[in-house]
Amino acid sequence: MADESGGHPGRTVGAVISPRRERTRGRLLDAAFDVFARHGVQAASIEAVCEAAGFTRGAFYSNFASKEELFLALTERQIRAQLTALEVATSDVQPAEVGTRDGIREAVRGIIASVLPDPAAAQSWSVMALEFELLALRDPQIAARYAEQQVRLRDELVGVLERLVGSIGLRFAVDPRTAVDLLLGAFETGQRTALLAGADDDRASVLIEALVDLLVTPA
Amino acid sequence: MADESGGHPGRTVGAVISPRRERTRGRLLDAAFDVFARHGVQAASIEAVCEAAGFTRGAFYSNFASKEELFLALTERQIRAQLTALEVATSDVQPAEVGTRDGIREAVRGIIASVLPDPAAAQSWSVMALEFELLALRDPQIAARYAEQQVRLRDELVGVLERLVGSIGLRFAVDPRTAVDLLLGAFETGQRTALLAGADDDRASVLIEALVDLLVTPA
DNA sequence: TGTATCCGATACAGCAATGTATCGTAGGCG
DNA sequence: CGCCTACGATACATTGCTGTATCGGATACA
Repeated sequence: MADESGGHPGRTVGAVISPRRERTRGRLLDAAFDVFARHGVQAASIEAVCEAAGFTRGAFYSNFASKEELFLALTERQIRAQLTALEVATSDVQPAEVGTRDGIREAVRGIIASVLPDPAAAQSWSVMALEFELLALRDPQIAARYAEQQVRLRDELVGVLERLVGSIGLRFAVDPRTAVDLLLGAFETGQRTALLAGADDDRASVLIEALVDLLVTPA
Repeated sequence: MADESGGHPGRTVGAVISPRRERTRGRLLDAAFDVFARHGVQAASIEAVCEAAGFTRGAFYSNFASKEELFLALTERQIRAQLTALEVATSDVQPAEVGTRDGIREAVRGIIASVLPDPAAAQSWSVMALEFELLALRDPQIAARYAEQQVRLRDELVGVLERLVGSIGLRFAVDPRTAVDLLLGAFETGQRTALLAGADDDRASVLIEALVDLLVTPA
């Protein structure tokens, strides 16, 4: 608590983070993603994460103060990846291709989907998102962090989607922020439903398409 | 695994469950709800649950074989309560009172809200729902159980809402099942957002009202 | 009131994970 | 090429939880 220098628990006092250290942290984060997804953040032992990463706990405690801190570093990396993916997906869409109503549906779904990257990893990803929400529901400090990330992401999405829809002379039937919340909610719900039902009937796409039809109207 | 008689781990072989036993189980379930909500299912020790219930672990192992079984009993109790609450909420609504568009919004929101009972316990409830989803995402057996409960609840909701909307000469703009999925998704998302943002700005209501306006159209 | 049985308490052995203190070495710098 | 520091490995003490085996008191029934 008396350490205000940025949060490294290790003995590093100087400013720079060595490349070696960076690699170690990366491997620990990768391993943590797998292990947390498989066993749950709380159930996963630090030991298990280290083993999966090919280290011993010595490495861990040299890089992170606690499992919680490791998890937060992980979410930080995730949100960065999401925002980057969003940018890429946005730049991929050519307004010219979005003329039809089908085009709009497809484009919006693509944009939304871009923030939930690889479908193969959808399961792990959903799990991590849920774990994050759970921790946040219990710990106000984590809640603040979670809220901040959500706001960043949603603001970004509001901008992107409004621009996209507007560029072809349409608009949202409701407050854009509400529209985004509805879309994201529908997507997450649909995805989880599909995952839990076992069947990959892509409930998410169904919901998104229905919603887009309802939400997007002539200006 | 060789026990097909219903699942009591204790020494009870006879058919009847004594009142005493029933009370003990009830207190254990109440305590489990609190402790699980506060610390998480995985992080919570059996010991902690017993202490909260005013028992020792002897009582626990006499009633449940494992923490997982306790949790499943808890969800079973919850779903029953939800379905009951839903019936009550439905019978409370008089079609005559739903004539206006505001009336519809209010009625639908009420119905939806009835399956997420006490707002004071909303936090704990959300936590438990998330925990359940997480366990289901990892364990196919639990997933099946989860899916079954969800289907029960949603089918019920589809029936109720379709009847409600139809009774005043309106209809859903999309497949009713899709409508229900969207509504529930919006509700959960909104509620969690509000909980995590700290502010009780009742985002859920905003989303629900917007959705109802979009979903409910003249027949 | 006496008795049999059910059920929760107690005691115990064992384990897995944690955090720290210390050590050895790899890698960057002169 | 050799030193020195950063960094990860190792060893150790501690802790809290688990599950079982056994015991004693409460409860129901005659």
